Amino acid sequence: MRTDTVYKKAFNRTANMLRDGQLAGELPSENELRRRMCVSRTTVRKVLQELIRRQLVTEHSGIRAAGRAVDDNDYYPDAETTPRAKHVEQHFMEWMLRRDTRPGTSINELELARQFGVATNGIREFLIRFSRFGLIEKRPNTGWLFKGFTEDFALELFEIRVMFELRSAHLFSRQPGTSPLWGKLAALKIAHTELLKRIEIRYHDFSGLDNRFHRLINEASPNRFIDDFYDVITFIFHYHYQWNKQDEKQRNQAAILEHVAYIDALESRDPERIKQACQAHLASARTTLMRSLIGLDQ
Amino acid sequence: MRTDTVYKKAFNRTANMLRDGQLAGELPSENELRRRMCVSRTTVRKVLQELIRRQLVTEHSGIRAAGRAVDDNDYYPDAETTPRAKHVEQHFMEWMLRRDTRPGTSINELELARQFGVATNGIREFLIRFSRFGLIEKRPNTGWLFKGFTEDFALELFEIRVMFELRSAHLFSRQPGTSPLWGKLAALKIAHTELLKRIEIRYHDFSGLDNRFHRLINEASPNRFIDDFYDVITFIFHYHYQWNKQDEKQRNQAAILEHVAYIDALESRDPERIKQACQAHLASARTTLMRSLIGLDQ
DNA sequence: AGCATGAACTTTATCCATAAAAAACAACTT
DNA sequence: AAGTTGTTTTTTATGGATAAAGTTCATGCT
Repeated sequence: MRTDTVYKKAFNRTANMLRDGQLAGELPSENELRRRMCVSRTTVRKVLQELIRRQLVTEHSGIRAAGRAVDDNDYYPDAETTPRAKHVEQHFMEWMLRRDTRPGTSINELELARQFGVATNGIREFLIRFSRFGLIEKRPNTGWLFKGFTEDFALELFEIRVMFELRSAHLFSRQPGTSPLWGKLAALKIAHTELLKRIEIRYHDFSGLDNRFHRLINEASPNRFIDDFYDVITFIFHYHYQWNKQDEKQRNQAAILEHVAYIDALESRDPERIKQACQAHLASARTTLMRSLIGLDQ
Repeated sequence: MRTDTVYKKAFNRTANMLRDGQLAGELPSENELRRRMCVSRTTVRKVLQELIRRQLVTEHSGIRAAGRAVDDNDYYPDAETTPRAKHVEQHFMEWMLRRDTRPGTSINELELARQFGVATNGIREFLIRFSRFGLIEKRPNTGWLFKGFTEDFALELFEIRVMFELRSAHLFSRQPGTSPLWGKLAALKIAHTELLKRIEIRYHDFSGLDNRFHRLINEASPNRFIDDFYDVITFIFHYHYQWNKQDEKQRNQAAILEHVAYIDALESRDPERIKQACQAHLASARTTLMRSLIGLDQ
């Protein structure tokens, strides 16, 4: 049966809004709520119905208003708000990066399905989606081959990344001075220096900033294939570093400094300087990844 | 139910071998046949059983040999030898390129399933696989958006293609003279000039040659992401030109000449000359595609 | 006319079932 | 011991069913 994670997530969000007082007085119309939560009206109605049943919302002659205070255990647990497909993703990435899954291992849809507690269909869809990451390969009628999260993989990934990033940085720097992206870049630079001040405790925030920065660079000259490739990178890094936290603070601190130098270079519009800064940053990112790969490898 | 296309294709192939006299005398063992046909022994046995039933093969005391002559209508029809997934692909590509499918159209899994006569599952798997081509986009819980086979698409595709090809051509030219790829390149050049002589009738053969040529260039410095991207190109071109045959002979003739110039440039190892030849060729490929796109667009 | 709610309908996400194909096991032959 | 064939088990490809979520239609209220 389809999971009701959309409903549960919407419910939790609405409960949050009630608690924050964002929904004081008469509640907005179903359509208005629908728009705010990005779900269908059907789901909004289901949420409202349950809120009323639990007296979190009252309804008198068609007028709805906040009811009793929201309690911590009114919320659905987080696990129930993620769709199956996402669970499969998480399980699989853990299976791949955490366990001793060696290059050359063959992947068995049925076995994974049993292990993750989902239907084979879900596994298969995930694997198809995942195959564009270049880590697995399908052999028809037979199964999938895990090619390994290896040094080769990292090298090939970074070769493309450098190519794309140099191209995008170059095009970024040649935008007219009137482009709004310059403003965004300046803002990002400030965010970087702010984070640097609080690095001791906030170093986790870097990955969000990293993402915003590299996506901003691409924004000046959009290309869907480059964007897609950046999705690959984001995905890989997300999971890889989630389970690989050595030196995180130090790594991020260094990366912030590199970003700042890179931003300065962009603002200078000097092609050679941009190239240097960009390459320096990516080279260090690559070294970091490679080092942690070797740790993974024994 | 799963289709038995693997069996039927294997059957047809075996029938062909019988007809060609490749299986004269005592038939090879099941294992040997298995290896030659790249299917499992289970399938081989099924084929043999049917061949015997139809007396195309005789069996006396465990010895199998060719039986009566193979007739044209011993073969299974071609349509029955392609798996469902492939049918879906063909139908979808036709739907996309042939019909007046406009950018922004939303794609309905259920409707396509009905239209193509398959289960929704198959459609969904195809769409997931196809999504890496950058022509469709998934919106969760809602459906897929067709972004259109547009001019933008072609431009973005070619921007990447040029980047990759320049990189690969450059690295190819810097291989040691002892690399076996130089020999392959020379052979390909001959194949090109041969084809040119027979261009009047054999111009269809160009696409195979084109593929071999560009894949050879990539072989000198393998990168899975570049290979994958070349798969995208191959796929797109395959279907696009399958339905768009204006000027095919002329186009291919021009492309052969460009290839030869490109090969000469590679053999000269002169970076600047390589760059020129490569760019010239890709520019003309792009123009061709763009022109046919405009035809498609009204 | 435009927006709100109610109800009906359609589509997606998900599970389950099963024949075809592959793989593993067993027994036999040379 | 290595290669055959026969048999059994496992896995993949594909169809089908259904609750959840999205969308459309109908009705009523300013």
